Amino acid sequence: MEQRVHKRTTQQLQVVYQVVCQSCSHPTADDVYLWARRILLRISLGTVYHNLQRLVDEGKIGVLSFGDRIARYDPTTVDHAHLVCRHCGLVQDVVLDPRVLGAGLKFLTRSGYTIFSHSFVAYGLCPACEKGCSGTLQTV
Amino acid sequence: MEQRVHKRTTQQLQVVYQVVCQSCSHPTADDVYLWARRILLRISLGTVYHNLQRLVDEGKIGVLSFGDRIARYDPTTVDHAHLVCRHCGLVQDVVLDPRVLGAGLKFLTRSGYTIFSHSFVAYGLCPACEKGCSGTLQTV
DNA sequence: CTCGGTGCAAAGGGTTTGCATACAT
DNA sequence: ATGTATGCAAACCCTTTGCACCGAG
Repeated sequence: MEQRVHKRTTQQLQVVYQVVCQSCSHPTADDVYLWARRILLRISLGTVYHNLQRLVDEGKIGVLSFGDRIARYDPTTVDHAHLVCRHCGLVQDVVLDPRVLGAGLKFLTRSGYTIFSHSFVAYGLCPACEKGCSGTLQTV
Repeated sequence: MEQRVHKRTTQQLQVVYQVVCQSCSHPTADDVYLWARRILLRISLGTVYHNLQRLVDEGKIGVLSFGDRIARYDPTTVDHAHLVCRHCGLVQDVVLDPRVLGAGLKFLTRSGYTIFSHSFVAYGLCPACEKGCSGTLQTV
């Protein structure tokens, strides 16, 4: 099974990757599209999706999903968890204590499963939102 | 703020709840629809969605999402994690060691967040699939 | 009798796909 | 010159919404 398709490095691919990497948050495909258009005026949303998919397949970026059917892309590919603020929507990376995570995964493998990957997401209020606006929670 | 809307108990609501509870897996809305139609021939997909949503809002069932933009419904509302088999798609409940989970959450709250809920999902091969068919992995 | 629920179908909205053209190699 | 990537737009698909009718309370 050899790599028979010769992949090309296009401007669009580079811009999409650059936008995801420079994003301080965890951008959606549309976020990436909006930013990419500031650099490549004629880039299309389809191309953005195509290149995001390719980058994910190549392991260069990660995809996330928080149950709202909207994919979010993540430049950080190392093992980490996410904190999602129910009020402002902020998504923050968190590096979990490896001992804790290791214990959790060991617990799971004991059940006979082989585990490739995992996802840990905590939903709550970020420090800023907890102070200011306690009470009006975002639905979902 | 009082409960001004009087909610009614309909056959459709009861059937939807019954189907989710009796389901051995974590059914999608369509799964529930298919099963419910065996009991209530004329139930519509819209009604199934409506009642699933209501049951979730009332905390009687849970919703899950494994990144494939398809909602799955879960009769188990107590705290638990999920194992998803990449090969056969089986979704299995797992009760994590409370000490491990507690340690993980304590680690997170130390960062200043207030945590309401969390989700832990592990992806891999279930024991059955690991034996039989190693090699042909499901995409995603 | 009331008004919330149902069934049906159309609309939404994020993502994917098809196709002629552009361009990296 | 070759054939992959692009841009555009239509198709997909799960879910939500609108509306006239039904039926639980």
